[in-house]
Amino acid sequence: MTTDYQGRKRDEADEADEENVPLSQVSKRRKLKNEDVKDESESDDESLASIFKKKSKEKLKKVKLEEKDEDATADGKETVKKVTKTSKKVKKEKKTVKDESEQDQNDEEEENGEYKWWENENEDDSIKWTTLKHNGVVIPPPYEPLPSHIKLYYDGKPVDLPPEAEEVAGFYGAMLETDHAKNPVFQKNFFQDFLEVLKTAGGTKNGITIEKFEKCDFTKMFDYFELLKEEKKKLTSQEKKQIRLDREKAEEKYKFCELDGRKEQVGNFKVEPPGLFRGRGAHPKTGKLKRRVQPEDIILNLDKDAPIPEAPEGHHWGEIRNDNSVQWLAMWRENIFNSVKYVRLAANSSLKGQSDYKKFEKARQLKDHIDAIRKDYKKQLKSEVMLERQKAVAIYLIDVFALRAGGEKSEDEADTVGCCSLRYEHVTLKPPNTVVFDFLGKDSIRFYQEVEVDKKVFKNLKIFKRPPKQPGHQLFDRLDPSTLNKHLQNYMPGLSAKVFRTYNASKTMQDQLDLIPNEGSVAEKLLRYNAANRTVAILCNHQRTVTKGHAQSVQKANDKIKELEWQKIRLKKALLQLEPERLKKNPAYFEEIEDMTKEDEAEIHRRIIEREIEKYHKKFARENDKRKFEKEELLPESQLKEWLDGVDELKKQYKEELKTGVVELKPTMNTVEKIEKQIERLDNRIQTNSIQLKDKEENSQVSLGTSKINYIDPRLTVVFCKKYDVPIEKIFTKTLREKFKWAIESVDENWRF
DNA sequence: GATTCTACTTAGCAGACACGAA
DNA sequence: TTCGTGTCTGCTAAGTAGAATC
Repeated sequence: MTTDYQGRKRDEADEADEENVPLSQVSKRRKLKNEDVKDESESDDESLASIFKKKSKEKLKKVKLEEKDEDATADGKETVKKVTKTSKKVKKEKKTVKDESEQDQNDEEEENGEYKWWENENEDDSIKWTTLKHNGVVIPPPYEPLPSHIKLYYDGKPVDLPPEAEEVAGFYGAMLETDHAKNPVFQKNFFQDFLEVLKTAGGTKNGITIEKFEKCDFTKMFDYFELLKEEKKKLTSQEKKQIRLDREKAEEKYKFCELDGRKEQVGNFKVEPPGLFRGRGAHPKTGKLKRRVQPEDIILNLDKDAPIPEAPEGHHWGEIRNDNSVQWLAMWRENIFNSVKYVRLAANSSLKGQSDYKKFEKARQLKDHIDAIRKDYKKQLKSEVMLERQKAVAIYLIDVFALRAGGEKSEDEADTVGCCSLRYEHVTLKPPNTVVFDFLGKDSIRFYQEVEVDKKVFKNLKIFKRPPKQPGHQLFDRLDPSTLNKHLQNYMPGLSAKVFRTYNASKTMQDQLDLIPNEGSVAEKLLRYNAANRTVAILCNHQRTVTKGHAQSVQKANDKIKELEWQKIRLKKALLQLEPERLKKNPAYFEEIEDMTKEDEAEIHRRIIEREIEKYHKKFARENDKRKFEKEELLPESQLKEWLDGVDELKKQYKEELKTGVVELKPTMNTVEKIEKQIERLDNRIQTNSIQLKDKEENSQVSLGTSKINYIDPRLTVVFCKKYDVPIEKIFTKTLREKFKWAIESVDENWRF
């Protein structure tokens, strides 16, 4: 019976099975246990709840009810609506006017041009702003039809498409050479939507009926888009700069908004242009048409006294809202999932900064509870109630392997899972206690790990997999993120599964940074910082696709280092030629001369010669291209020959050197001092290149950015830089320095996570 | 209590950009 | 100045979480 393992009966059966106890006894015992657990959690709840209530009271003391609830003025075109939903009403009741002292401080900061929100406590975030003014959003330009000779071909014949359909065909044509366009699901979804658009637009204009995708030829369109790209590349830097300046000028007014009287940056002020949906992994809807968003689809959110931005000519906004309980400036609904897209503030804004700060503080708060939580889940691994065991195992997996919560997903999304949605086939058990996790997580990134787990966890997983369960069945059949999070709230207000990821990431980073000795060059310290960062990224399973030319570029970097070493050895040989007695004085210094074999040396010679030949061929071609363009006399072939003869000379010299071991340096390299200085320079270059190569190899599949941006408390990095004398610019880019300004300006070197 | 909706964070990809070597 | 390469940023997909609704 399937319900056997989903219903209450199964708990008892499991228990009886596991511990050889008669069912009736188990029932009684569990009842007793349940009551015990209930008592405990209730008392916990009460104490935590009272603390939380007290805190909330303090937080809300500033809140002042807004009495006015006027309708915003409708200006003819705009449909201005009141926020009518109950939730919004409740939120509206909390609308505040910030207290005067805070306002004064804002005024002062405004004069300095800076608002340091982290210098004053503001724990209440139910009200996001008092005033909000902005200029709306940037709507993508209307479609411009292709030149008349660029067409889709069907069964070898050019097709006259109406512009609406041509635009959709063009979306596909532009990405003809991408992996997406080669995906059959993508093709099917695209083609279906394309035919529908074509039908609505009245069909082709030259009587051709399009029925089969296979008969469509998009290459002319593809070539045209490639040509446009090429032309864009060919523009002079001055022209490119001008285009950029024009664009920036046009976007300037949308880039900033006025939030509580302060100028703050808006994030994604551009409405997403139409295109084909690029779902990740095996997404059933990939390739579907993302339709053009019209101003009528867009809801703007501003304060009720703010001027309403003008809608594009002939259009009007869908709605104007005045909801100060949310951060968004504009929103619309997309057509593929009917989900909402928002225009929000930029990462460097005060609101985002405060959310970020709170996130890390919450994770830090977990420090005070983690021991109790761990103790509890270890205990509950033996619970007699199946749900409790599932909770315990889930928290264990989330805590130890940094799994995500794993919410339920619908049929029309990619089949990816997290902890609560793990299925039978995602976990393989190898006695005595090894578990192989193999599943696709967020963004269809594979999570593959073969690990040893706690013996009780192993035993429980075995129970969770017991027949009649089979592939396709949920491992945690009684658990979902909501139940799990409710349980976690008992330990700490606001605790949810995702806080564990932040906590463990930052804790790991702190521990790793503590291991770094404060010595060596900045490059070495950076390498160690990156290694610590990489530990966190691996913990969080942050991956990236290896770039196309990676293997080749590693080879090249290795060759480069080998060549530098050869140069150094050559200089050392020359040194001995000038002063042979140095060998006796300092034999260790010259030891490495013996490390390079004749074969290695010959290989390096070959590479250098090859490169030189190529260089002169290129130089000759480039020079003549230029002369041709300027209508000057071309260089004669003899010039190329002359250059290549020089290379030939070098080749002979190397050959001789290899034979005799006698080095012939440039005439300028004629003193011991000069040679020694050059050796030192080479040593530095070799060291730098080696460090960079090591970093490059180790980072090829791991994405460090995601954990740096979202999981590692930025204050850890700030402290590291201060303590180890590493410029913060080496770790945080300009954008990150702006995002983490609160961290950079608020900690000293004694701060700990 | 289950489901849906809303609002937010987290994530990898790809094109733009910057920078060093030749 | 050009070219190649690596880094940065913008974009938007894909999650989480909690409130609202059924």
